[in-house]
Amino acid sequence: MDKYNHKKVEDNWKKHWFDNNIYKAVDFSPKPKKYILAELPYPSGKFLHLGHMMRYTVPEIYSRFMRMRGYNVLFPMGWDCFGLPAETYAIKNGITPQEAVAEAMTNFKASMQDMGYAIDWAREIDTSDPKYFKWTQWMFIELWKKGLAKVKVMPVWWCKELGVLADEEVLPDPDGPTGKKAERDGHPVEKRLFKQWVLDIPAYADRLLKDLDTVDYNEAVKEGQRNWIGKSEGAKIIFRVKNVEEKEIQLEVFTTRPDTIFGVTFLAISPQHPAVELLIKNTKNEKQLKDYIEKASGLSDLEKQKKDKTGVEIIGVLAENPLNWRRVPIFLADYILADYGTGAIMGVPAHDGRDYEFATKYNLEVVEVINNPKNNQENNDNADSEKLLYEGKGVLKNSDSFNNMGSDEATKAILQKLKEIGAGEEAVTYKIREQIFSRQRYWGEPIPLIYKKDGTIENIPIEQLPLELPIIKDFYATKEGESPLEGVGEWVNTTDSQGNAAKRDTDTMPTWAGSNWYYARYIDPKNDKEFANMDKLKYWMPVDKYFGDAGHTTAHLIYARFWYKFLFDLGLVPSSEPFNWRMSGGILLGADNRKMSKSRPEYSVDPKDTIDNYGADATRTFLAFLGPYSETFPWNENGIKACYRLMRDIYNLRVKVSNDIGSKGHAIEKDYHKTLKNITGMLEDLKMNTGVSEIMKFVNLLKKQKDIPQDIWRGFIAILAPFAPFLSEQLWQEINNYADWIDENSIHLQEWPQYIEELTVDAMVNIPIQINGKLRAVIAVKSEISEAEIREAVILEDKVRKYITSPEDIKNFRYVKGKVVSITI
RNA sequence: GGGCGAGUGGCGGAAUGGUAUACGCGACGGACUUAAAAUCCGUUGGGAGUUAAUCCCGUGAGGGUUCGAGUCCCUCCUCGCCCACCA
Repeated sequence: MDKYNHKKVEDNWKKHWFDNNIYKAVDFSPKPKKYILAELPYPSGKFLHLGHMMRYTVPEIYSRFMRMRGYNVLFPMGWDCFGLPAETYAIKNGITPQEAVAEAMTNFKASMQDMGYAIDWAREIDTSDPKYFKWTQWMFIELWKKGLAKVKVMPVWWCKELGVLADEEVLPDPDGPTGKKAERDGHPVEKRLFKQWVLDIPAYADRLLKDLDTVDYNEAVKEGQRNWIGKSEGAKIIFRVKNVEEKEIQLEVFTTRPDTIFGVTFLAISPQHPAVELLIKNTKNEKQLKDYIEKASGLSDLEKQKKDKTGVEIIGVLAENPLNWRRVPIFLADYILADYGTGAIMGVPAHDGRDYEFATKYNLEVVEVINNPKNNQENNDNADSEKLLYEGKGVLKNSDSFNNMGSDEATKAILQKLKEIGAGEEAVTYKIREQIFSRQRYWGEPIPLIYKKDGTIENIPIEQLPLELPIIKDFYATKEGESPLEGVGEWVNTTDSQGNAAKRDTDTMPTWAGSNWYYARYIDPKNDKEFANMDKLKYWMPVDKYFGDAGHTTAHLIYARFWYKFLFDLGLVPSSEPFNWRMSGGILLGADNRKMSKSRPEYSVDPKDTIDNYGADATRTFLAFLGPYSETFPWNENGIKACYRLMRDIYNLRVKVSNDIGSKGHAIEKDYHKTLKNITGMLEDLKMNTGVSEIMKFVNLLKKQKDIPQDIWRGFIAILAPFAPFLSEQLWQEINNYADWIDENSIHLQEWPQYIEELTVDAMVNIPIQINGKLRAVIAVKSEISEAEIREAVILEDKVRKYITSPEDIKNFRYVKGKVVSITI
């Protein structure tokens, strides 16, 4: 008998599968469609590590299962090539980004084929391919035309040596001069203002929030998105100010608690607030204020967080509370965010923790306007600081005509009053920000706009797309913070639509530009007339199951939804949501118990090693067996050895398969149908880990048999197929004695076997007997037994008689059919 | 500080409110071997009891609902992830 040789088994079949593309998805097939999507990797680094493979294996097993169940399955794969990871990798290795991604794509694809992934490679995409990013650029132009892509001056990370840096290139550096350093070479990094393209995602905030109700994401993902969008309802309230030159200035604040307006004892505004310049002019401490603004602009967000709140009073101006005309001081304060709400707040120290902290520091008055229920019962003669702060709702006091109202009632009444006097109204604000959409970098989609002599902007004509990157040797970020493209004169200098000299925009798009819509391109990847044909989109979209990184729950998933909604508004896609269902995958930890990562290759397992040593089937089965998809697991080589033994044992079972087709009455007939039923349910529920254990159990049973009926063996091979595609193909071809390869004969194009329901239930069942909640006996009875019959049987049971001397002892007898007998005595 | 999730053997984990610890790893004992590895067989939550029958305890802690709770509810503790001066 020949021994299981995983190499021999696995080298044989993948050539046939991929040369003939047996896993192809058929447009407009009459079968029901199933679009199963796993996030595309970005090809940087030498290999996809086992952590990636864990992310893909469960979706892939599911895709095979659905194919065998008669669905027309689309399970595509592609490469998110543009962006920083590839550029960094190229710099480190002294090659160009183009070379870096080409090398990585080749390796990654080979790796996935080695794993046997059932991917329709005819639909492979590469976001850095001009044929692809032509459409990314085209969509950007549409966004720009609709005013959703616009130029803004924004603070970005900047370093004297390296120029503009992305968030992920910047590390904390508590001892350094700026508190931040570049990941590369450790140069100090600070924030500088630069012109940036931004996407107006907040314009879609409300729809992004509401439409969460129409999709099937798990609650954690939805909550993550809701928090990210961060809708707050409250009011905008206008405070009047006269500056030292007696000009009237209005300061608008945002608050979620209009009911506390009588407790305002100061106003605080962001140092970046647009009215600041006017406000501080000719004030007594103008110089001090200007110094403060200068200092605050240099702070990183992290530093702002750690530091105590600071502020400087604008001496000489006061703000007037519109309801009680009380005049309060105005502070510049760095704890006020310029780009949230109105960039200004009303300070209510009695009822807001941050305001309280600030007021304490600067000796500002604390006026209580909401009764603190905790203080009610006590005589608060020793009014210590803790008791002064109360952030909950309650009954108003010290609030003129609004006294004794509850917070909710008072909010309504106060808003009504503010509206009457024209000093405020309801307002909604969101945490979600405009997203910076440009990078002063080489390796990205060029922004397809040009600047005319007169300073206006126009897009390059659609027929001239794609606008490709010039091939240059020196693609490093520049020290001045300009894009490396700035120096490529022959590329930058162009002509506008009237034939006048003009300059190209030299920014490129961020890493995540291409991944906003890639799932739509898989549907029609070769189309050069449009990004995807509407009829095909109608057939395939939306995505039925979307698997990806837990870290993408907010950013990527929101951006993609925004982008798709925009396409929907243009009438170019058939639905307003791209993904019907989403599950986030867990993490595989390396030998150092930290996440496997490209940046730490020494702790990341190359699947090539496990495929060489144990085979792709064992590797796949191991990854599926680890546990639930969304959990985190440590790498353990013994686990994969166990899966190798499983494959070997299955292979060795071949010799027991009898020539008899029929399994009727065979000892394992019922076990087979039960196993099949269990695994079918588990695969539907994506519980691949228990699916593998069902296979293990059944194999343990088969090993004990003298012979295995051929129909059960055939069914078992089909059950095995999604998990171990190579071995199952081998066994299937063998049992059928196929001489030559024919696509239709592949196990992977066979139907999923049917179980017979009657054979999954046993004639006899073991029923546990609980007496007063404690398990006292187990009896075997006919599964169809009646309550009266089982009562009789239970009373006769010796172990029960130990506790019950006569039937009268039984106060309550309960039989839950097929489950349990529960007796109360 | 906010949000979400999770706490079950030595370890990864299993369990529509119904026999807790399936399946796998590890460990221990045995077989084979000159020996080791590999392989095979057996044992494996804790305690009492004779290695038996049997009994007690046991799913982070404490309460509750229920005939019955790992599972549902309340309070608390711990850990993980995400967000974080968001007014």
